[in-house]
Parts: sequence; structure tokens; C-alpha cells
Amino acid sequence: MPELPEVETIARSLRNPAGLPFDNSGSLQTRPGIVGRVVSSVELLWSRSLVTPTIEELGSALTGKPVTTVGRRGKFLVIAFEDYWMFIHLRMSGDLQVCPASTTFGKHDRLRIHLTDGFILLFSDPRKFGRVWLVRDPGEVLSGLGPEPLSDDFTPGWLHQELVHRRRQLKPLLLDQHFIAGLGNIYTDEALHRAKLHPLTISSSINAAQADLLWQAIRSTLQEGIRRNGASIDWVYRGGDFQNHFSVYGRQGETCPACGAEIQRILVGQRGTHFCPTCQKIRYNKPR
DNA sequence: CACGAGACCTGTTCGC
DNA sequence: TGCGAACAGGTCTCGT
Repeated sequence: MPELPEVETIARSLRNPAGLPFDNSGSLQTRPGIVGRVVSSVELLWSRSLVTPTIEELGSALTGKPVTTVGRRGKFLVIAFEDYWMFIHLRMSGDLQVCPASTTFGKHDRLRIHLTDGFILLFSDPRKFGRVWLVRDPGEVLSGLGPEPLSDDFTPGWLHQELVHRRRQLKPLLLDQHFIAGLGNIYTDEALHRAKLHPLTISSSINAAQADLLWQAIRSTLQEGIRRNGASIDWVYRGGDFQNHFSVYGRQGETCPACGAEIQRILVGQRGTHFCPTCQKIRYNKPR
């Protein structure tokens, strides 16, 4: 489910003392933030959800400790304590929310962190792909991640150099978290459409102007996703709105909003890939 | 180095 | 209605 904008939305809601008022649907209560709240106990319901340390060590490390800050790095949620960093990756189907302590167990609950003033931080995950780490050194989990696409480290010049430096198809390259941290299947397809680049274009063929367009497309797509509180599709609903503004993702057979041509769906590296065959043509600028 | 296939998982939707 | 297949927002590992 979650890519950068969805994780950012969750991080903001956990940071906001009043909870984030997602939208006007009425189906979501505002959820209180967790910064400053103190851990009273932890429960692990699916052992593989916790990578490190053991659940006993997790409990003794955190009991009595307040949450100091909440953030995000790539698709990782970051929950900081005095001497420890907790990282949570939601993978395909994970979710993180704050519930009243009286909330009964859900079928998909994986980790419950009880807080002293009547709330539980609940990690749930139907598909069990999500993972939680508690470490003293953040590099243990985050080393190897590419730059944050919304940070100042990420520039058109850097992007062009890195694209030309490799010889890979754009779609799998943009999905590679070592290259850029945070893009997933939805936002990659949407960004490539905005940049008018075919997903199978070889990265080394991109010129500076195209790299500049791609840079802008990545930034604007992610920013719009965040502004709309992320995208929610299928049975996992979290209040985001971006799913109603997709240009290509999941729209195979429908018309391109830019040109009216029929959106195509192909498989690239086992991932469904959506694009407009008219707007996004492969051009070889540097054929070899 | 780059790519494809398989693994890890459960739930929903689609096609016959 | 039933049932198997296909598909799902992610990432890792292995073989070529």
C-alpha cells in the first residue's frame, strides 16, 4: 500500500498532537499523536514482523520511555526514543494507527505498543510482509538508501548524472530504493507519464532536458500525493484522495487525460506498468 | 552489472 | 453459486 506520500501522511498524523483530520468523509476519527507518550508494554502477535531485537529486549528497552520524535525516511516510518530508533516498513499491506486501549484484537494485528495514557500504537498487516526494527544505530537499517526525492540533495543535475551513469530501464531503476528512496509502483508510473517518458527507456539515453522534466515530475507527483494525504485503493482505506487523480495507474483501457489515447498496461520486472503509448514514446538520444 | 524468476503472505476480484 | 487463477501499493535472494 504505502509509498512515500502514504508513509509521510501517517508520520504527520502520529506527530500531530490533535491527530490529522484526513478529509471530510466522516469515516475516520481524528487520531491522537504519540510524541511524548510513554510506552507501558509491547505485544508481538506475529514473530517475523520483528526483525530485531527479540520481543523481550524490545519490551525492556522501551518500557517507561517516551516517544521523542516521529519522522520518515524513504518508505520507512521512524519513531525515535531517547536511546533507540524504531523503523517500521509497511511493505504491501501494513498500517499503523493509534487506537484506544480498550480496542479488541484484530485479526491482522502484528505488534501492539501500549502507551501509558490509554492508547495503543497498533501495527497491523494482513500480508505479513511489513517489518519492524529497533536499533541504536540508524545506519543498520537505512544505509544504502538513495536520496530523499523531496530534499535538497536531489537535484536535476544529480539525477542526470546518475541516469547516464547506468544502463537500466527507467521503471525498475526508479523503483530501486538504492537509487531514490520512496517511489513505488503508483508514483513511478504517474511520474513517468508527467515526464512523457516511456517506462522501458534506457536511463543512459536520457538528456539533460529530459532529466530535468523527470526531476520535476517526480517532485510534483509526490507533492500532490502528500497534499492529498496519499492514495487509498481496494479494501485498505486510509482517507487519501490521490487515487481519484491518477493519470495512468490502474487506468488501462481508459483514455489518457493529456491526449485521449488508450492507456496501456504491460509487465515490467513482474510489476504492472501503466503508460500512454502516445505521450510516452521511447526515443534514443544516444544510440549505440 | 542488469535482468528475470521465485519467495514471502493473505485477501479480493475476475473469468468460466 | 462455485472454484481456481490472477492480481495487489514491496523487497530480498539466487541464477544467468
